Amino acid sequence: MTLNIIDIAKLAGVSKSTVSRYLNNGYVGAESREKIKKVIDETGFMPQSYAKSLRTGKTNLIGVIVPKISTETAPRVVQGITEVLSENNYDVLIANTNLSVEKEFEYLNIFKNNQVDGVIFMGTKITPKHKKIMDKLNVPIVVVAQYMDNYPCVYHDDFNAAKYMTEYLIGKGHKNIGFIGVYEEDRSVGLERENGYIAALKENNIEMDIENLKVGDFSYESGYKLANELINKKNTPTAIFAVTDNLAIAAIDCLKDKGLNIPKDVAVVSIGDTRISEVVSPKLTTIHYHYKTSGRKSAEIMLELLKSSIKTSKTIKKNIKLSYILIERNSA
Amino acid sequence: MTLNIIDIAKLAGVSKSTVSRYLNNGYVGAESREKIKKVIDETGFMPQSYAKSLRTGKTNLIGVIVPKISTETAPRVVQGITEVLSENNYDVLIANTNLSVEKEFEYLNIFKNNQVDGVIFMGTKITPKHKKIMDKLNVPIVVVAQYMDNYPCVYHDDFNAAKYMTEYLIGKGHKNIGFIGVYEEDRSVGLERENGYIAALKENNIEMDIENLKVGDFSYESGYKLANELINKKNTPTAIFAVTDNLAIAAIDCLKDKGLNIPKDVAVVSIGDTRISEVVSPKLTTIHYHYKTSGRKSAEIMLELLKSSIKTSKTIKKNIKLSYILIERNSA
DNA sequence: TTGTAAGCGTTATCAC
DNA sequence: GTGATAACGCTTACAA
Repeated sequence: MTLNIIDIAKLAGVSKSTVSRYLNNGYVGAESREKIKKVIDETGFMPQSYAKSLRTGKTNLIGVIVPKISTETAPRVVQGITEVLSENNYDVLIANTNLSVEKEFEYLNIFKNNQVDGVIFMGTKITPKHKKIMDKLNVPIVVVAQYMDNYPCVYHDDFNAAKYMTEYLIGKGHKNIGFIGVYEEDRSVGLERENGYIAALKENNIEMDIENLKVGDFSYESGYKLANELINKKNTPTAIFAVTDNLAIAAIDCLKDKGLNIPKDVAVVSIGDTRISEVVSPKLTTIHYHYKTSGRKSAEIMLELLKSSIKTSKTIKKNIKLSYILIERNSA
Repeated sequence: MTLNIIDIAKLAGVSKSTVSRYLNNGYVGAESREKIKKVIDETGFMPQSYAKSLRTGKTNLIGVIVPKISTETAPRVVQGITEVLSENNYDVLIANTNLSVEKEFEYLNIFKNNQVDGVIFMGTKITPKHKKIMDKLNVPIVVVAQYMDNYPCVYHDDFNAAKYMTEYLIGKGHKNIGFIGVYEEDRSVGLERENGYIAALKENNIEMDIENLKVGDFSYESGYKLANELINKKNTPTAIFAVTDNLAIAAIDCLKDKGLNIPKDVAVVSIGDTRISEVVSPKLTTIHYHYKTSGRKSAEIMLELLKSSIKTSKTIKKNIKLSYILIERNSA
């Protein structure tokens, strides 16, 4: 019922190889070309991609594993990925793991040997088991939004962004700076940003008050609670650096609830530049990351790997560290 | 180099048909089963999906066409879709059209006869050309976030949501209500919401001031400009209903710039319940839509269609109109 | 420049 | 319960 290449060949009065050639390389005589074109235009024929894949071993599909699609950052990365991939005739297979590490393993395994020509992995953390599975994959992998040894990756410069932001605060005269972070298992947001904060203090010869360093999770509640601890300690900080906009919003709410003025009494800054950061009052001074660009870059690396017909990207140490922009608004 | 079913068969000392049966229905004797299981566990073998597709004519892939993945609503819908589909062993092929209608046509055509077992279409508007292409598709289609004749669809009750919100304002004593809308080509946000507003006034015997009805586009700038027009007209409205949170935020900013108090001088409400609506000051009274649910529902309908092995969903008039919740906050 | 034929890895039919 | 074997629709040597 649905046409195949043989039907087209018959209708055009040529052999199926000629039609195939027309569809691909295009080593076809003028009149055959004409006849085939006509038939294809009339019928709207499109070759079945899986039959083609079976023969060629390529699927023209790139698997993209995302931790959770319904966030603000993941879609931006995916946006970048789809933009460059679709320009290059690749389609994107989305695997939404919903923050389940098990699902990450599962999808990596599904993509193994199979189904896709390459995998772009956007995870929250990378464990030894991740590495083990990835090492067995025989399609190229690119890691995005996360640093990883031995694999090509594109990520954001969390350490320096946090350091820079802390120095910005120091430059404004703050010496007593509270920090609201998250657990260190999250390398980018947890570990790197905390290290950046610590490094800035150290380099500026500011002794760190250990009470100023608070760590929780990503929730609004955590941000509020930690901000509260910060202002109730003996030396209330004059500035608070929260590692995400969401945590900063929570801190702002907490400060407001206590009757504190921002930024006069306490300055608040963060990293993210999400939509809410420009709507909250006062508008948040924050750091912008180039998420869409990271998506684009990771796709570009993938295309390169694909072109060089590399079967695995293990030990390819190409990695791109993207920079950041400080967005100065009214909260500091 | 990468194993196939024949290799597994040899290793297990059975025929490939037996291995295939093991992989599928499972009509296999105990000892064969045991041997095969062992080999597969050791090798981590997974059958190539495209070879399977070639034979069975099924891909276990659902194409999802989204207007733009880097927004707040689309990912929520996709979230719902991926949740139910992945539970049912389907993968999702994302086609991000970036608001290009041409791309929508292109992807619909790519999906034609091909590549996917079904298409979930999330478009902004549906033209006759859309219909024409869809009619030719021979896989089932489900339309999400948009009403469409003759195709199964799940959408949000824009008309009644807007009517309800307007009535809420009326209930608060407002009679002079400004409206900030968008062009009617967007059926859901433009046409339906405007009609809901008009219907509420009519039913409550409030004569509509045509100057109160402003229409622009989705941009912040448009919202600001129209709000400005509204407060500069002779009878400044006591309330403004903007059709999206973003437009409402713009209106709020405009009112604040003019020194007006919200909600005392002018109330502001909208539809969306996006993240910014709970962060802006005052917090926005708005309407929540069940986007994730609409994604889930559309996926469920798709699964049903797939099960009934229907080749096209044309003329299947199943449609689901989802309800809404008024979120009462501080702006009205 | 074109056609013939083999083969990609699976499932389904049928006979044993 | 199991194993040959044909078939799915395409690409690609190779021959003509």
